Amino acid sequence: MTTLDTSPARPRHRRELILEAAIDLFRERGFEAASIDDIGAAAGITGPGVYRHFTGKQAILDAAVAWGAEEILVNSERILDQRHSPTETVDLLVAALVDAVLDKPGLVTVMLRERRNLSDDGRRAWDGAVASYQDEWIPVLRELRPGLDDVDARALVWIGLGMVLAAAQYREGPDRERLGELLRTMIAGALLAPEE
Amino acid sequence: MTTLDTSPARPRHRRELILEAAIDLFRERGFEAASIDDIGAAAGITGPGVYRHFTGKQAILDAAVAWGAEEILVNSERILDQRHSPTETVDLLVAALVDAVLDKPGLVTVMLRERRNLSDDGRRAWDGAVASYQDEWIPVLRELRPGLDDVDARALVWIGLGMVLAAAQYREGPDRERLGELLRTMIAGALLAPEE
DNA sequence: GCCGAACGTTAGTCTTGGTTCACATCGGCA
DNA sequence: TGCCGATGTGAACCAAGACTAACGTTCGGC
Repeated sequence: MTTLDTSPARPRHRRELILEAAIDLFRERGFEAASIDDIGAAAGITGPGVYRHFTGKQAILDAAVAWGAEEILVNSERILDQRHSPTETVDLLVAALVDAVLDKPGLVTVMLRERRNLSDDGRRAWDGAVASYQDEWIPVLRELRPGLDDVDARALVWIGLGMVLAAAQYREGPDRERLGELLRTMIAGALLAPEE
Repeated sequence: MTTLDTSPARPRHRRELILEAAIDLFRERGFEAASIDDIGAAAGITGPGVYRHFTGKQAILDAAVAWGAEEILVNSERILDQRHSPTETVDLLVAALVDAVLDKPGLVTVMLRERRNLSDDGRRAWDGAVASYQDEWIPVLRELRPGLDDVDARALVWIGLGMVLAAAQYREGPDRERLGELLRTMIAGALLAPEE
């Protein structure tokens, strides 16, 4: 306890600590209701200390969202590179998305809920990332559902993300495992359901 | 222009004007970013004038959400009373929900996005309304999908509401008509998709 | 026509919270 | 050891905005 102190007064990764603390607080209370003092305290320092690592509260959100967007985009590109059949690709993309929510529900919640609080640059970047993500889905969806055009397909993807957000926010429900199953079948069902 | 003035200095329904203005602003900017002065201005009066009609900003949100919850619950109860077959019931409930989003996207957005900003009483009431709504769906869903338990069914309904929220927030996409079609098939597909 | 209540307005009040500042302190490195 | 930049801290600054107070004005009913 004394010699093997694993939490020194000044950990070297304070920036990451702040980021994680902020994501949790943003998720719990929303961006505006999470104060810099709270964030600092949750990361083991006082409020003003946060400014040694980020230029402002908004910058924390920008960083969090940029990080999350990067993760999801990279992941889905990796899947697309493997060139499976369309149905397999859908399953893999859906599974990746669901894994992301179950793994990092806070980050996913913040990404999908706090767009309005991003800086102008951050918002542009986020919008671009969403558009890229939709772009990846478009050919897959349109192959399986010839009745869709690009605009339709984009809407489908967006609404799929809405399901993901809802799942990330649903705390008291089924356990992680079960929620994952349900969510996978729901998203696939929603994206592939034929119009009557 | 002078004798047939249709917009008198003091309309009799100021309260409704405020409510509608607030819903729009809450949707556009979020609850905290919409100031009382903005809301008043959008309703044709100054900020403090709002306090003649509501006890505070939170009370406006409470009223809006309570109103929306009432609408949706009453509507779905009416459908259930008609005692159709389960599949027909699902179609009708889904259609009612989609109509609600297309008709009042602002209200739906606010209801589903601003729970955290409700008063304690308002939040309790809202949670109760959501629970009631889920209750209405449970027997229908479980009849069509015997593999589900109550907890699962509740999660399904919640995630369905997430789709609705996403659609309400999606501004640039397909036109109203088309979005409605897509949304109906997506929700039905998500709720009824069999687990593999 | 008159009166009281309802409705609005302008000018504060007061709290909250993001940000800055001036001052330690820690830790690696010559 | 002694120095310097990176980190933190407490105190203060400042703007925003919810709400209140004091003071007209309008309107419906008598």
